[in-house]
Amino acid sequence: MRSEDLPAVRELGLFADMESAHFEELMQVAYLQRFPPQVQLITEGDPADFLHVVVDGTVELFAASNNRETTMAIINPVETFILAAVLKDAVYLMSARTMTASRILLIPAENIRDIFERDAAFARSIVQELSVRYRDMVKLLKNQKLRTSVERLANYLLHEHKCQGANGALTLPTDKRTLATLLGMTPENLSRAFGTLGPYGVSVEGARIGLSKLDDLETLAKPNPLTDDPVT
Amino acid sequence: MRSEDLPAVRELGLFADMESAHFEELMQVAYLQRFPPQVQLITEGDPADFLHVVVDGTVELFAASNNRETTMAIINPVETFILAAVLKDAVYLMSARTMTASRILLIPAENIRDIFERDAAFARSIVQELSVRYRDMVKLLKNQKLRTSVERLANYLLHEHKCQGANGALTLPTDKRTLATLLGMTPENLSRAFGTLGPYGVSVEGARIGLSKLDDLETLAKPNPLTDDPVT
DNA sequence: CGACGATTTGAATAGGATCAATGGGAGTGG
DNA sequence: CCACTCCCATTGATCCTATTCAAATCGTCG
Repeated sequence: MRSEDLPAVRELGLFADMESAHFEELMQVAYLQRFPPQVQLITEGDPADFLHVVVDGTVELFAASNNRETTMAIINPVETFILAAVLKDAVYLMSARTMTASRILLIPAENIRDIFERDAAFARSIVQELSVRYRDMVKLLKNQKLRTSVERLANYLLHEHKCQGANGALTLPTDKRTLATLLGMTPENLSRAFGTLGPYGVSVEGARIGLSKLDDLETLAKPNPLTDDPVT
Repeated sequence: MRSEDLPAVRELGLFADMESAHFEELMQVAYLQRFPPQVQLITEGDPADFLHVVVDGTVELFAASNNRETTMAIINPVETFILAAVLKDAVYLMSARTMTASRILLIPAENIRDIFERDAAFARSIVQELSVRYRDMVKLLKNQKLRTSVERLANYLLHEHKCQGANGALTLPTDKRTLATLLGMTPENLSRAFGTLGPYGVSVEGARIGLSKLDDLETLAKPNPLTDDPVT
């Protein structure tokens, strides 16, 4: 892989604390691959051969069943995905596809498992990573079961607003179609949800969203750090 | 704690492989406590002080928001819960209450974290456990986002049927009220869902459920090993 | 300019929730 | 033992939320 990308990977929480020799060992068997947009990287049900690291671009995790499909998560650089399947040596529970042109680092699953056994610091990082992922899933499930779609959108907007500088506006990072299924609704319903948020100061111009009545929006959304905040 | 319960705890996947000295170390600081039914054990937002092990009885994990409440999982003996919060030294994302009279083993969080650092086998077990829990959550979210409530009930019945011996009948392990929110619906809706499953061979007599047309029910439910089967 | 896909809007329908009322045990107290 | 009470479960009616189907609009890219 290209040496200029190594530092970014090394700084990833998962790899930051491990022994250098082990990190290099992993990087020697790993390979970095370029993908165009909309390429399916992994498929539900396939065995987990590689840990994937998104070095560049954006990846969508999704799941399908009964002719329905839903977005489970969106992965940005520099982050890994499907760690749990790799560690369990099991099949994928979700599929993945690139949303934009991307570079993905592929690390053979058995090497991950091997070094996990030998490097205590790596093991600790893996546990931290898995815990975070688990807790993220808990939050997603709470979000889905305890809120209506308008509330989910309102909280999503507040969350993005905070992440993007809290200056009264934000830009949607994905097309609305994907955002809709990420939030557990249809694209049509997302449009209408934006409509019903109009009186709460939400204005829409393409991907650019303005929030002019933050207090009103928060009253509606009732954001909850135990459901919305990252990392907590 | 009572010595007759130790073997059951020791056989738990999480503790099975660790060094004996470490296991005993944990058991010495742990204490076993008895709780009557309907006692709240932990509360969302509180710091995670203890890893909980259900030695006897049944525990419900639930979450609340906006005056709504939903069951997230039901924990049976011998299983642990809130491992991720303990490892991250973070606050609970879910609350827990006993459903029946229960005995819970409480292990101080810091001791878990301490021994995790020193015992590689324990670290491995923790990773396996976390991976399983993560994947369970993924399945729950898929179930919730990709299926209607009738489908969720149908799949739940098929799953319980298999677990209980696949002999054409099953007994609901909880009251219907709890089952309803576990499946993401209201009690009224659960009644109606049972009603609509009547033509598919589902008969209801209290907690006793008969399944007389398994093929029809499966056609409706479209069970998916990547959403329904445990452990996979 | 024209075509295509994404988004929005409208109308109809279905899926679920809520509110209200009724039936049905399990447990309690007389 | 029986009446009473309470809570759970069911049923009905209605309302609200969200999906579906259809069509119009918009923007982008060739």
